[in-house]
Amino acid sequence: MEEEIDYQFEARVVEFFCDGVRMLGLPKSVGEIYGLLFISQSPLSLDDLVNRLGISKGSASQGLKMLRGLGAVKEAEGDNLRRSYFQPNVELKRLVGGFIKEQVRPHLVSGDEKLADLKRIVRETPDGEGRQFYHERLEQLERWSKKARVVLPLLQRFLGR
Amino acid sequence: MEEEIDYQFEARVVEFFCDGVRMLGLPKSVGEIYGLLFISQSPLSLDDLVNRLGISKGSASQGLKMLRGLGAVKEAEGDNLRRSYFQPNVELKRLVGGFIKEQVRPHLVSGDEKLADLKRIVRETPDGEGRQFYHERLEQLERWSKKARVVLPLLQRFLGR
DNA sequence: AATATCGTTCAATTTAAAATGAACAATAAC
DNA sequence: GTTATTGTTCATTTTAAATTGAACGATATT
Repeated sequence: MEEEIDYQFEARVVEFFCDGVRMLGLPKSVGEIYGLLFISQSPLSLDDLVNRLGISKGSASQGLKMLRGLGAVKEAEGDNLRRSYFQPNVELKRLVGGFIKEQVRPHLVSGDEKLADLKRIVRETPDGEGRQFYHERLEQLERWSKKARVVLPLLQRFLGR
Repeated sequence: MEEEIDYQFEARVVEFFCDGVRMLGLPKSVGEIYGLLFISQSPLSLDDLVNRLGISKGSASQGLKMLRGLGAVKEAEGDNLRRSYFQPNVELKRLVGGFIKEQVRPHLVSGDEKLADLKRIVRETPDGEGRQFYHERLEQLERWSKKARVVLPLLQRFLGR
């Protein structure tokens, strides 16, 4: 009976994290996994996740992989020595830092590269027509990109306290 | 020939914005529309968007609707009086503000509501077992939420200069 | 060395999201 | 009042992304 309540509560928390990660554009399963780890009193193995969330081994494996990449999860000790057990990292600084590093920065970098290409195209284009206009718009984009590069470290710094 | 180059350039810019909005979890068509408006020297009508992007009227209509909702687009004058014409808003402050207001805040609000539900469940749960642990974890979540509520206005303020 | 356990990978499937386009309402033009 | 034009809506289709699960390699156990 007490367990019954526990499971319901657990399910609600898992759902909560589902919604959370969807907002960040991450797969639902990643939210489920992190959510369950977050609300578990002891570390869980891949098999635990499969059983308690009812997801496939593949999903659990890939989800854990992503969470490890984000630094959102850390290994821990568990009863079965053959298995790996996991715990959540709960410091916002670390979570946001990982997300920025893995999900945001790469996009910014490839964006900057594409922007450089566009600038080159305009530079090599003959004068007149829209050349000046295009130039100005690309400068606008550069200003955005610059702001982003400045604001992200500030954000991380702010969250680290 | 000059036009040829223009179209290629335009297409690259449109693609650039596609990638950009995908990162934000918005539909590709929204990026295409905003991108084309961004790189057009004169305001465009829904029909222009349909023709030059090769998307359906439905997509263009819905995309414009979303962009208007985000405050990323404004109406403008055009030759045809029957039609509505659109221009992009290019102030980062406005764009980010709109995004936060329309896409981020609603999620935070519903998240806070769910969090309040979870707190209530724990409060009404009998002592012992994991009650204390659950309580701590939910407090962690509240701290995150609080941080988010503080950081968003700071972000907007920072971008507004 | 044979067998069992654990975790990963990836082709196939399923699911969720976005795009389409026909029907429709609203307005303008004739 | 009839016909054209413009834009929206929404049921259907398409596309992209996530999930599955069988096959596999790696490692431990007997």
